[in-house]
Amino acid sequence: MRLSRYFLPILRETPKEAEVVSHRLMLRAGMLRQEAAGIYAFLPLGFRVLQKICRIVREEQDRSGAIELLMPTIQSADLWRESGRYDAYGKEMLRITDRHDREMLYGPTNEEMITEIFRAYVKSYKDLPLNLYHIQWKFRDEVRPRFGLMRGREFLMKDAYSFDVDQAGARHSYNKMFVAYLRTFARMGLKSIPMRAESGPIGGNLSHEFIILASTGESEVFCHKDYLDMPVPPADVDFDDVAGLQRIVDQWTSRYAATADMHDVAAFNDIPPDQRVSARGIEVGHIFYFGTKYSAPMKATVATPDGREVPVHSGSYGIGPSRLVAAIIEASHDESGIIWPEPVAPFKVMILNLKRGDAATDGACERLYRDLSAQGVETLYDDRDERPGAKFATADLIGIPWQVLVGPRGLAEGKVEVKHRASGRREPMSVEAALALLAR
RNA sequence: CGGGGCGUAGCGCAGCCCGGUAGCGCAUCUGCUUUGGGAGCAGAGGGUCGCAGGUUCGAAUCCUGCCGCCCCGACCA
Repeated sequence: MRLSRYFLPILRETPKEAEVVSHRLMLRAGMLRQEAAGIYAFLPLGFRVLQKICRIVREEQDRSGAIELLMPTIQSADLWRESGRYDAYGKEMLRITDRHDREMLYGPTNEEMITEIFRAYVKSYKDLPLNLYHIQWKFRDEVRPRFGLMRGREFLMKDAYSFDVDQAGARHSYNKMFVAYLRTFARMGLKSIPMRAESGPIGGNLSHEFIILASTGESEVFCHKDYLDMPVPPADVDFDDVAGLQRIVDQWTSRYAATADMHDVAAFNDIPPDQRVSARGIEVGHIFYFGTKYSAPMKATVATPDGREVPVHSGSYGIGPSRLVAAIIEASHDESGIIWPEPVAPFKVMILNLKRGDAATDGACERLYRDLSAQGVETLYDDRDERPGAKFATADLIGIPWQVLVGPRGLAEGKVEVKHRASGRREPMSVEAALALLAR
């Protein structure tokens, strides 16, 4: 992409409404535009990151055996009356009336709807286990939206729903998601720590929050140091291996880890002082087992092998991709701007033409741009008529992992400079060497 | 929902107390000079001063109501 033809509205100054770093940087980097309190438009650069995140989420959901579908944002109030949540869910639910005075709502979550879909088709234990997920916009009318994307009212959510004939099966489904989540966040360059969680208004008794550590995190968290380098399950982990998955989950729940509201000071103090981690964190995922909470009232039943009809055992599993965009920035930035982990970066490489109009410089840039693009490397070419300083500042701000600085000074020696955003390391090399390095 | 604050050009702000018809920096446009860490000079365009009412000869400024946004707290799959 040529920057001169792209839509990247960089802000030199920070809009005053933005206080948290991710919000500030997203606005300045031209990723995001606020349209109302807690409601945002993703501009092209932000949208690319969101899509990268969604792709990783999808790949790991699919790998675990979950199946993607897409449910609507608008739901019928009647559906929610079946579970009893229409009255229970307070003002956070955005209620809408259509032209025929039918009561509708903008979904804050989809347990009722997925249960309705399930019960319409699935009647036998032979069709289980089943895990259906979608990635869809949700709306929760928070009293006080804040922190930009971190706590918006409209947000993108991946929510998966598992169905099993009994609790043991549900436990395995839960473990699949647990392992998929460990992999998902690790692939985004994040250290996530599963923490035992309150199950909240959803109910149930088996629940973990996945927290990533960031100094600017929203809440205080406490955990054992061992979590910082526990091995993440490999890509070829066998999701059908019940005992194997249980071992992974057991390992990842073997140490102390809790958010402030679940914190057990005595248990934490049993950890040797040098092994204690007290930090700030951001919740990026939450998984629940809630048994028959919805299947029983909504009559989602299946036949067992011995011919009985039983309500299915379910769990739900959320990840917030839009929140993750912000969370990743909270966890990965410096004074100059964002530092994207490569797997979620909007572009992998940014070429900085330091002297547009200089034949050698233009030529080297064009060659780099064409060859990298031809090899499928996502490349942003800063071909604007700007001074070098402005280009450096822009590149650092938007945080593309690799910058190639091309100017007459280096080219006189036959070199361009490759800068690694995360480490700040710069290395002069030939155009060929840069291509070889970056096309890997 | 309680407390605090803000709304003046795309962004950041001054002007408001003490009423006289709007200004600064950045950004934008034009020209010239410049070109390895957010350039310089000269010129230009851009504003129903959040909205509505009121007071006044006259309101960005004073009064009333409303709307929007932010921060702290409570709240929070």
